[in-house]
Amino acid sequence: MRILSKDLHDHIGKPVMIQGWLHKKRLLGGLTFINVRDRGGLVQVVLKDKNEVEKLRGLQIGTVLEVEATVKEEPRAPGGVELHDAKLTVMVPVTEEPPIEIDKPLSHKSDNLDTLFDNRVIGLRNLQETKIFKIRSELTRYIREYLYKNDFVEINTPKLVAGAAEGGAEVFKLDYFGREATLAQSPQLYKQIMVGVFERVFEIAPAFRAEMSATTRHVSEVTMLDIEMGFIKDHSEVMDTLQGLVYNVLTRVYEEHGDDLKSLNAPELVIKPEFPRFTMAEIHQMYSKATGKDTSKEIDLTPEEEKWICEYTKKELGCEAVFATGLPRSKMKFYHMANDENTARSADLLFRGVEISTVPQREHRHENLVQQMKDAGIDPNSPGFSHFVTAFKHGLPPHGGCGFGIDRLTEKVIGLANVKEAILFPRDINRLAP
RNA sequence: GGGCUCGUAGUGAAGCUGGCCUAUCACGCCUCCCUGUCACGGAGGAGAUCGCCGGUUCGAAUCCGGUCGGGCCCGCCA
Repeated sequence: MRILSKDLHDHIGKPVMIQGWLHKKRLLGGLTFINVRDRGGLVQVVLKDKNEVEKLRGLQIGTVLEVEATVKEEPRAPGGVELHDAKLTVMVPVTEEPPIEIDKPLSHKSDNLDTLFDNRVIGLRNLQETKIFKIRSELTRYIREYLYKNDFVEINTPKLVAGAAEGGAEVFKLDYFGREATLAQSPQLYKQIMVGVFERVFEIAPAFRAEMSATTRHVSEVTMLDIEMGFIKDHSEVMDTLQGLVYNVLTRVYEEHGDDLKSLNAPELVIKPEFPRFTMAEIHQMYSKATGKDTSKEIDLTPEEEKWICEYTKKELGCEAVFATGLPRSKMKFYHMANDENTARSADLLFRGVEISTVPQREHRHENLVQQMKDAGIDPNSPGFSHFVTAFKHGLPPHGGCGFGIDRLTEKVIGLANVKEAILFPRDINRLAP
């Protein structure tokens, strides 16, 4: 029976069989060390028999091996155990040398990202890269667990749609059996419709943005977490939910994967269960006072203010996540609810200097919604929107929600410089493969 | 869409105010030595028409023009 590298402690003194990839060879003459990688990690195998070593001659990193050996406790070995008296069987010989380093950290300098992604298929086997995506996987697991626990139902909505979901971002157009369709840039309308079914829903799925942007923050295919919840008093209730989620997920990933985060040079986490909340007007005032730069005429927060307020709350209040409320009504989308003449019922969640999510209440009153659609130049009877309006005609409670990119979350948690580094096979204006 | 940048072995870098470049170093690869390595160490070796095209020049990796392919910032967006 196959034993995993991480379980070898339970088999000390016993014969075991492991299977994995040759990860590293170190030939010391009469003694050879090899590392074998499986899904549990690495294990060191000691080879003294020249015939066994000879089996690996000419074989490269990536060779798939089966090893039958005895587990020995050995303080000098990484992990405290190693395999002795090994008999090797080559399951898949690899003679091609790897195109990219697999044992030492890969360059993530922006000039080298192209090489990094060109060789992604093999480069992802590099343990530093693997860590990034293990952490990403854990983040989505924590998100799911938290939301399930709070009565949310996970849904899947179509990505081939008839019209643009929310205006704003550019959409990809494609031929759909002779008709024009677009790739969904957000599940926005569908998740609101689903509030009429489950009250609380969420989705983790790709969204497609055809923006001609070439920056460290943009990709054309993003993985979005979208949340929507019904029967709320106002958007502050959604803020509470998002705050609980983000606090839980962040503290948990630092608790359970602190070592990996450290080895990836992730910044320390400074966070409290209650995130500070300021209005944008207050932030303008505080920023202007602290820096002498007058931003009182700005409507939205400037990028510098976003950085500043996160630094400020981190230092002064011990929390690098902060809500900015009072989004100006002029920046409101047609499905948002107005708060008063000047502001929308909405807040931005800022973390480590950037906006990671917008948290609005939706306009759930049919008449108001139709009016706001018309004001935005959208025909409520058009194929992309008529079904959305129908849901409201048949009763949607007050509701609100939010969404954020899993890619950017992973990037920010680890402290990566480019969102693409947090994506297995990133898609941008220049890249469609691998 | 606008601006600014970069392109040298499989990988990462140096050289780039022209000649000492027959292009340097590190990782990786090949051969040999090495019984506790873990970024193993040591000796030797192979591997690059310096993105491509053209120009200037006695001479171009180096200067100029074009071209192709990247990157970063702004706008837009998340």
